[in-house]
Amino acid sequence: MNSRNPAPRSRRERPAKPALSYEGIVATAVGVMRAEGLQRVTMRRLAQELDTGPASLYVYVANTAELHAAILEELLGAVDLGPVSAAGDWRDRLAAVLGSYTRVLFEYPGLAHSALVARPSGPNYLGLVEALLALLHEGGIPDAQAAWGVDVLLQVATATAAEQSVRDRDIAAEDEHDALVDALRQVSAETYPRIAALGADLVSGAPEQRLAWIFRAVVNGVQATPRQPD
Amino acid sequence: MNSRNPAPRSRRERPAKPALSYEGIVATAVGVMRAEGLQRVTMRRLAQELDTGPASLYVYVANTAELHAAILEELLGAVDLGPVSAAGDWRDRLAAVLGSYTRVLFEYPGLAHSALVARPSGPNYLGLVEALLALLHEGGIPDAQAAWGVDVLLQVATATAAEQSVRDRDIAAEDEHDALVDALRQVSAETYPRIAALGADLVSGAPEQRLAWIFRAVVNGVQATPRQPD
DNA sequence: ACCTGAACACCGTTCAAGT
DNA sequence: ACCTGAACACCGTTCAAGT
Repeated sequence: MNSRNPAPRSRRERPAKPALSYEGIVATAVGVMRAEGLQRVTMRRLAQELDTGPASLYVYVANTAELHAAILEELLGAVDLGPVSAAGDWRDRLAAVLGSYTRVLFEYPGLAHSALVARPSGPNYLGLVEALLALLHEGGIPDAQAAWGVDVLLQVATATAAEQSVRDRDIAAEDEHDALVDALRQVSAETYPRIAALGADLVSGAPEQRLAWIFRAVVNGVQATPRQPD
Repeated sequence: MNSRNPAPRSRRERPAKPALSYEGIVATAVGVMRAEGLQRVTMRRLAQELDTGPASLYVYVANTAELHAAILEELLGAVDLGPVSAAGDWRDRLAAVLGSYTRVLFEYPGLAHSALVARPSGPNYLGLVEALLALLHEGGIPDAQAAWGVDVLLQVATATAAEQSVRDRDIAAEDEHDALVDALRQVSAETYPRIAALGADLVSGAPEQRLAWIFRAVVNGVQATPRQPD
């Protein structure tokens, strides 16, 4: 027994409190998120789960935002990037990857919302970016356009997932959305002629259909829009 | 003096506490936001400002999200929708309206972030949607595409403003971004060939340039992408 | 109907003090 | 170096009671 490694407690006592570590904290955070949603992943809640005080976590994590980014990076591991070598149309495969990303975000309440601001920089996030860039490259999109386009694609996917998922779990958000739908329907044709003309079409369509169209439209735009117009 | 209208206090006393009202609450909220940012617009802070307890506000406002949506709707009044009758290319005018929207969001810390989830349905928001639809109509974009496209345009504008504005005021967010930039630069060319090939271009460009390109690309995509492909 | 005090159930973060 | 207790400075929301 050396003094660096304190004597293990007798087996009889309840499970030894494991030493804190970045990995352990993130794993616990993911667990709490799966069970209770991201809004419950707080420094205090995590400290409680790890049987310590919140101050102890600050040795490993700088702040709550960093913690949320770490969770996102971790869960991004579940995104299906598709087979490494080509099979099928690159557009379809691009849509599939983005669809998988959206579904992962959608699966966990609050995750999409956090993805809107968090900037992970781990291997799972980089892998996703790489996969999208490879597909755009395969489609012959010029590099300069692909570089900026990948951001837009992730942005619309994330924003759509956030919007949809907040509406699904939050009654207040649903009410707000219903108010908007109502407002759009009852609008005066004199003041808002185009809204009145388009009517229900403004909020029509199943989320998946809308999102599929959005992906196609953005890809087409990225493809057709040079970076230095003259 | 009637009993419905309690006797006014003598002029000598400090300014009479004005009666609460939805408008008064929203106006105070906008004031606090201008002075201290949206993160300070809390039920408790507002109650303090209005010289009452937080519970009193719940007579007029259902929850904090509704309050934030009301602030957004109010500040959207500052968006420049351009002249009513045509002058200049519709694409340029569309970009100008979206640019003005982005600048308004950007002006107030936290506002863009709230716009990502809030769904206002007041006249200022409707006016913005109407203006964008009118310009897309003028450009000959089919109604079905314009109806869904306007959402995408507002989404990318909002998400870009949120990203940029969070980075400008939040040191932690800036660190996170720097970590990402570093990670992108130092990536292994074997594991992430496309990221390595594109390198700095992934994060290049002034925000305005990027955003201007994004608007052009999305408009082009919306224009070129029919809703029912076969 | 409107307003309030008080309470319930939480937050993030810092810091001096301990091991 | 790592961990902790305690504190500081806050949150949203509800509800019984008052006017």
